[in-house]
Amino acid sequence: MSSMPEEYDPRSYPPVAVTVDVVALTIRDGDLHVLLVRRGEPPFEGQWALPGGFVRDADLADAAARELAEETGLVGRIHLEQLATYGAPERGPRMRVVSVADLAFGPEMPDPRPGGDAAAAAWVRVALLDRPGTTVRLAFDHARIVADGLERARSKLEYSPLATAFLGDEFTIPELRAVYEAVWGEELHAGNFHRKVLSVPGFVEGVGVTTERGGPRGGPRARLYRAGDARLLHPALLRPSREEEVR
Amino acid sequence: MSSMPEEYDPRSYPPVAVTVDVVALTIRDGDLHVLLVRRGEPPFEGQWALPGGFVRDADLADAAARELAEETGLVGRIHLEQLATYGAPERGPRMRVVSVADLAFGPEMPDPRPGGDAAAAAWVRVALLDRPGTTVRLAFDHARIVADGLERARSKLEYSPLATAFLGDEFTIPELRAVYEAVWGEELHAGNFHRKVLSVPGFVEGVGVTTERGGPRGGPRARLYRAGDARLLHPALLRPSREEEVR
DNA sequence: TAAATAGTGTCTTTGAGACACTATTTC
DNA sequence: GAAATAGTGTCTCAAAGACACTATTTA
Repeated sequence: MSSMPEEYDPRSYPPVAVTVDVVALTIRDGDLHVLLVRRGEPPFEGQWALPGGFVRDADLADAAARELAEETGLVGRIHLEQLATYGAPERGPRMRVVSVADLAFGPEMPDPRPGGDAAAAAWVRVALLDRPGTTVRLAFDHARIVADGLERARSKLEYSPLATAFLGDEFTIPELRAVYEAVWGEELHAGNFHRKVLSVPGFVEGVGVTTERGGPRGGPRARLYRAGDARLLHPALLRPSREEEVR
Repeated sequence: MSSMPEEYDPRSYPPVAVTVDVVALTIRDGDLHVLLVRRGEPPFEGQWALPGGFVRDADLADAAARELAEETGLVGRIHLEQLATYGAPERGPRMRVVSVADLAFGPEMPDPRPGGDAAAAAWVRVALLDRPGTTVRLAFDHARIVADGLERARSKLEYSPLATAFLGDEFTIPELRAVYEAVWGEELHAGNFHRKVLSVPGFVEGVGVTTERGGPRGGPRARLYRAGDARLLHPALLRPSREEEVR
């Protein structure tokens, strides 16, 4: 152990700044989007980055919730969990920065207004980030953080009921399927998905009514459901294409 | 965002100390143990705590590896992953402390020598921590961190081949089963476990020889295996008793 | 009326777990 | 020889996925 100090005097240590960054995900027009801000100040001024800022007073979870609220306006109804902490020394140009990243899932929201000192804020399709020659380059190590967040989100949908966090209070099974398809990036078999969701205890509970209208291109009305009381899906809903990543 | 500062001047912020704490797990005499140190300095002087210390120079992962090496002497052969970051303001009595916790799995090791300023270091049965009226009370929020680490370890054994990190280079299927039983805290069916492990592609690969002797109380020699190249178990090895925690 | 889609039925294959059994080894 | 245990065989049941089909709705 690198010797605990006799006194808890922070000034005897190299300066450390702790920031909170949020990977906020939502689904718009059937595609998965992440919330980004355009930085209004150096370093990386003018580049896209995750919303975040220095932690001052609050608890870490509160700090993340506050960052998110400042950009989206939404407060409740958003799932927030810690993702990981990134502490590579070269992270900030000027000083040692440790960044605690959080992951958020929320239902479709209006366009964000830039909060704090961001020059702009927008929901950006995650598909635009994966591509190599894309115009959206992220500041710091935020591309890595987003990638970690996406992998966590994809895996979380397998064994937790958190897909419902992307939807409103009441939703249909096809809407829930659209969430899985957007996050996983693959099409699912409608019939099997439907039966599977209903077979998992506590995943969803029926409301008893249907939608007012059928789908925009035809089809019967769908029944409405609410999130159930399960915290874990058992058995889990596994991604179809898992074979490749095994090795 | 809580307004990014014009200058990256740490002194304009409340002092933050970043520590690294390690939940190191191993198996001794068939039981899961966690590495603890007895604190030689205030705060919480004389109490048991996780090994750890302030982060100064290195990368976060390096810092955790160094803490671990100082107590156990072992360097390679240990699996290390980030667990979570704990930042409740009341964590340290004197100042704001953010603690990055790591989780480590290693094979059976000799008794630790106290490193740094710990008064003592020991492998402690995790069963002694779960109990309410136990003598082992942990400093800070380390009881919570250990609980989170145990849950992560139990879940990690389900879908990753990391149980092999608790064993030597070569091991038998019954030894691997003993790891699962120690971490999960339940007995597994020997025959079904054996067949299951061999059926998961890339989990283990046969060495071609057997142990020199049979079990201490009789039984045939067991074949030896090495860890395979799988990074994910597919299909996974699920814990038998998952039903209770679902809600 | 044509196309789309919610929801159900059914069949096949895979995997999990229970149980039984043989072979091998130690004390 | 008695007890323990590695490893295999086999059976049953649950679950995943493919496919087919009906009913309902929109344009």
